[in-house]
Order: sequence, then C-alpha cells, then structure tokens
Amino acid sequence: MSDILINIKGIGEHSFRSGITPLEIKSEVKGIQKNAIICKINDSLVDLSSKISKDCEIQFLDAQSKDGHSVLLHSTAHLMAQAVKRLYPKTKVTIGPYLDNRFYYDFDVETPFTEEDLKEIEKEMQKISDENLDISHEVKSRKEALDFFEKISESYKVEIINDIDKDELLKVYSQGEFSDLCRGPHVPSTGDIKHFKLLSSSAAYWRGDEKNQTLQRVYGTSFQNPKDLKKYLNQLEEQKKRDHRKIGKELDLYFYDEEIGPGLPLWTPNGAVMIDELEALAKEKEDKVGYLRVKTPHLTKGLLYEKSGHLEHYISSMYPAMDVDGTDYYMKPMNCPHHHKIFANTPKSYRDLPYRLSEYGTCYRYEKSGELFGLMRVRSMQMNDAHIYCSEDQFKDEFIGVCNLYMEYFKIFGIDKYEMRLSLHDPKGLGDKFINNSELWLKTEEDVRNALKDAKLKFVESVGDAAFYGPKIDVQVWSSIGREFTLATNQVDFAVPERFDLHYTDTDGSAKTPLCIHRAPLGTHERFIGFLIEHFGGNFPLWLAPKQVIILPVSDKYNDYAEKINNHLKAEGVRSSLDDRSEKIGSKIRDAELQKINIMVIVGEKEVDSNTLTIRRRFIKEQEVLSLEQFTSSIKIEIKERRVSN
RNA sequence: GCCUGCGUAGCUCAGUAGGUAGAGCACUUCGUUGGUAACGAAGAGGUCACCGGUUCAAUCCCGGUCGUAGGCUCCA
Repeated sequence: MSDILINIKGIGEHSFRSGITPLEIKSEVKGIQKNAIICKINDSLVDLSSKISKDCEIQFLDAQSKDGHSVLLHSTAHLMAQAVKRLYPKTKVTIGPYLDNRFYYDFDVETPFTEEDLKEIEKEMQKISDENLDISHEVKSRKEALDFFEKISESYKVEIINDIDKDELLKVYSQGEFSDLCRGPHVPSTGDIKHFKLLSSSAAYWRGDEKNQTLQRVYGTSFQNPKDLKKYLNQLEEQKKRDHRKIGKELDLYFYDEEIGPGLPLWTPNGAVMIDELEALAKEKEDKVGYLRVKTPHLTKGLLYEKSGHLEHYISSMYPAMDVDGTDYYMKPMNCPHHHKIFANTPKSYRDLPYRLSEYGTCYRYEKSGELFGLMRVRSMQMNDAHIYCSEDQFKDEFIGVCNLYMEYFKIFGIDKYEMRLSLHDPKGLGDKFINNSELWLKTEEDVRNALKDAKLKFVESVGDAAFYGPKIDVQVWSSIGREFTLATNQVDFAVPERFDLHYTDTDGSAKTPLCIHRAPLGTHERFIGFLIEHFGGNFPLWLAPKQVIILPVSDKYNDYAEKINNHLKAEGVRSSLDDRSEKIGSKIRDAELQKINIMVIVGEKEVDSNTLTIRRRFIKEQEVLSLEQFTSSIKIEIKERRVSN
C-alpha cells in the first residue's frame, strides 16, 4: 500500500500508510491533544476510526471546541438511548440530536419517565461509560439497513430510512449491544463520555406533529470537564433566579388569579408604573415622527373580521363569538381593521400620506392553554401598535424609519443582542395560508429586502413565516437568561387595504390604494416588560423602576425630617417612599435592597444637623452626601435622560 | 390542545402509615431609638385549589374540574 501525506494542523506534515485511521495517528504522533475525540479532514467532521486513503489536512478536536462539543453531546444522546434500551427493552428509539450545550432523545416508551427513572438512566449511562465500549460504524445499503432495523423492531428508524434520499449512504453506529441509524460522527468510545447530567423529561410529538404518537423526550447535557459541567448547571440555576415569573412575584409587578383566568394578567401598582413609563416613551418617540393616536373599541362585529380575512385565518386563536342582539361580536384580536376604518372615514389625498395611526389598545387572543407562559404569552395584551398608510414611493423610507425606531428603543434599554428576520411566504401555501398573488409577494419581498440592504441592516431570511397578507420583519432578542423572543414586528400589508377599499387621491386625480405597514416595535407591553425583567434581572434603570427612592430614617427621631424629604421628592414627580417603621437601619436597608429600590436616602442625626442627605445607591458601596436640592436635580436629569446604568 | 409532574398561611416550604395542620419571612400590637443586608416579645392568618366517590372518618386514597411547571404544537 502506498504512502500518503497528511498535514496535521498545529504539528506539520507526516507520511503514513494509506488506510490509517486518525485514532492510529493520534497514538503514533506526539503532541496531539489527549482529549481529541473527533477530527476535521479537509473541513468535514469525521470519526477518529475512519480510514484515510488520500493526502489531506487533518485537525484533531477535543470537546472544548464547538464542533467537538456538538459531537460529544450527540454521542451522549446515543449513550442515553443505549441506557434506556437496557432498562426498558421495549422502548423504541427515534431521534436524538444535539442543541447548544444540550441534547435530547425522543423515545416511544410504554410509561413516561419519572424523575427517579432519569436517575436510573443516568446510573446506567455511567455504567456504559465505565464499560468503555468502542463506538464503530458500518455503511449499509438501504436494503440492509431496512432489514436490520425491521429485525430489531425499530419501526421509527424504518420510517426514517424510507424517507431518506435513495442515494444517501446509510450509516449504522454500534456500541456494545446497541445500534442506531445515524449520520455521525461520534466519539471513539463510550469511555470518552464521562461528565453528563440528565435535565428533564417531557412529551414531544413524533416529527413534531400533534396528530402523531406522543413520545417521551429526555434532555441532558454533557461536557469534557467536570468543571464545565458544573459551570453550566450553575448557569441554569442562575437563570432560574432571573425568571420574570419569579421576579415579577418578588417585586409585586403582576399576578394571575384563578378566578380571573389564565393568561389574563393583573398589573399591580408597581407593574402599572412600568407600563405607563413604556407608553410615555413610545408616545414621546411617535409624536416626534408624526404618529396620530387613536382609540378603538375592544368588541367588534364578526363581519369586519370576515372582510379583513382574520376570521378565515385566525379564528382558532380568537375568543369565541358572543351573540349581541342576534349578531356575532368578537373580542378584538388586533387593531388593524379598526385603523383601516379610521383611514377610510374621511377622504384622503396624497398630501395626507404617510398617514400614521398608533394605538395603545388591549387585544385579546385565545392562545392555547399550554402555550401560555408568564408574561411572554398571554391572552390579553396591550399592543404598542401602529399602522402606516403610504404610497409605494414612500414605502422604503417609512419601512426604514420603523426599523430605526426599533434601534432607538434597543439603545435606550441597552439591548445589544438582536437579530432581524425577514419572513417570506412559502409558495406551497399560496391561496391557503397566504394571499394568492405570487408576483405581488415577490415584488414586496424584494422591496423589503432592498430597503433593509440600503439601510445596511443585517438580517436573515426565513421562508414560510410571513403573515397571510405580506412579508414581515421580526426582531428576535435574547433575554439575559438565553430565552429567545420575537419582540418587535414590522409587517407589510399589500392585500388588506384593497379589501377595505382604502384609497387616496393621487397628484393626477386618480384613486390609488395605499400600502400598509403594521408595526409594533415594543411588541406587547406584557412581553416587553417580561423581557425587561429578565434583561435587567429586576434591577431596572431609575426612570423605569416602580420604586425609585426610599427614605430611611436612622431612628424614629428623624421621621419628621424624612417625611419632609419624601414629600418634596414626590412633589417633584419622583417615585419616593418612606420607611418609618421602628426597625434598625440595617434592617431597612436590607428590605430596600430586596425590593431592588434604586436609591436609599439615609437620614440621622448628622444629616438633620447639616441639612443633608446620605445617598446609598443599589450595588454601590461609596455613598454621597448631598443637599436635597442637589439630589433632586441630579436624579431628575437621570430620569429625564432615561439613563440605563444602575 | 397534547404528555407528565405539581397545587398546604400573603411568600418560601415542612407534615399527616386516613383521626380537620406546622416553621421561617411578611402582617398587627407592645417594648426598643438603633448609622449601612435580619432588635426582641406577643398576637393574628389556612374548608390543606375546587367538585364528586370510597370510608365511621379524607388535606392524605380514587375520579373529574381548574390552575401551574417542563416540553411538544401554535403565534396576525
């Protein structure tokens, strides 16, 4: 057999016999990392056991690299499947991919797993790891693979094979008694998988379709080093602490009541302050760029939604109709048709465009019970909604204007991780999910794409996610605990204005139909505040905080002085309160810290004598001594400028 | 909507092999007048989510309903 030349990244070129495996190279050549579990040959990830017969470049990777970690996670999923098959031999396996830092495997199992079962599975996994079984693979023909999986009654695998492209090579990975259809690659041995933890189990539908069999999904994680595993688990614990549902309760911002209904949040005085601040911000920004504010009713006849197409497309997520004097009325699920009515109420000329209507109304949607989630998915939502009616010529500027508004908000809140997603129609869904006019779709999508490119905004595209009436831009953000949400949305509507027979008189006297841009840069107030709670971990900037200042007298003797300060601040529009309980100062400070109040004003003998205040800011050890006037004016500026820090 | 788990005081949670319950914090009162993350004492608080069934007896066992958690599916 002839020799081949292999360039080992970071080490140099070596000559080997053809047919050598990376595993053999690893043991023959010094300096390759001991923990290497996988390698890249000419940029594709390959098992360490595969034979090399050509000159190439090879890079060994351990599980601390991104690719290596993915492989480790994937192999851990297989390890888990093997453990499950040992403990519950009747289980049928399905699929087990990796995610960021996690993996899962879906099983068709007789009885769902309990927490104890997960512990047992984990133990069995440890055993298989200790057995240090070689993980090998064989390439099989379609027929061989089908025969094999039929013989071992893995019907889901059979189904998968039948769906795979006929030309694709099928690989069967084996470790001990366990074999699985898989593209791979995998770590060389079960002994390479040492530090893992099963996280949770839940149900999942086969192929994600609710009509299919319910499977049991087990999530887990796995790392090369015990330290990294611990770090990740800690991170998960930390994330729980920032959950908006937990902080929302602790800071008394909102709650749900069984007698009111799921998904219908009640905002307490603290939470309502935040909504008011958000609205004040939005009004300020919108007033500057020419939005006109309107108000529309919460109830509307069904006829309107027939016309708009919403009844046809979204009836399953609208509250059922109520009969009013023999006519069907619906809770309003969105504002657009009402705004269209307002547009149409008086004749419009090209001089009126762009015509921008905004509304902070409450909409009601019947989200399925299992979809409700804290403030992020609710059934009554306050929209930061607006519709811009414009001509085709104006479209680009208006669209970019809206995107810029997003950016402005993001800057105010210190949101720097976001992604714009241009959602396009799916040609297959025309006439069904989407308005049936492919030319108009393509043209509008191209217009939006160009507008984004001209504004130098980065975006990704997503086919099939458009609204029924036009393409949209969704802005995805990640809360500090890694949850991804669609926060802002911006949709182009080329269909509904026509249905509503909206028109304006153009310069030449002809009637034209305007385009409509639907936009909600702050999404819903509920979701936005939910996001902000996690983003700030409850430590809101001063302007947004429900409780900005608390006055803490050192003893009852200084209550009068404290009260004077409190009254002054309140008169100046600062959200200030007074803690005049007979508690020691340390206790009052502790309580204020737990309530995450931004500023504590401490007053005792010293302060009364010198007519000053001692200012203790959240998280800041150094205190300031200021006069009441100095303090008031400085925080008023901080509030007015909506500073993010602290 | 689907699968599984959970539901005890305002909050965080104990507990009862079936005999109607307990702690800490918060709250109220009294004492204390204290200088940077918990002063002390006393008191008040619960139809053990709701509705049925089994039982002499149910917060506990069984069934249903509602709510909630983790996911799946969905999101104008």
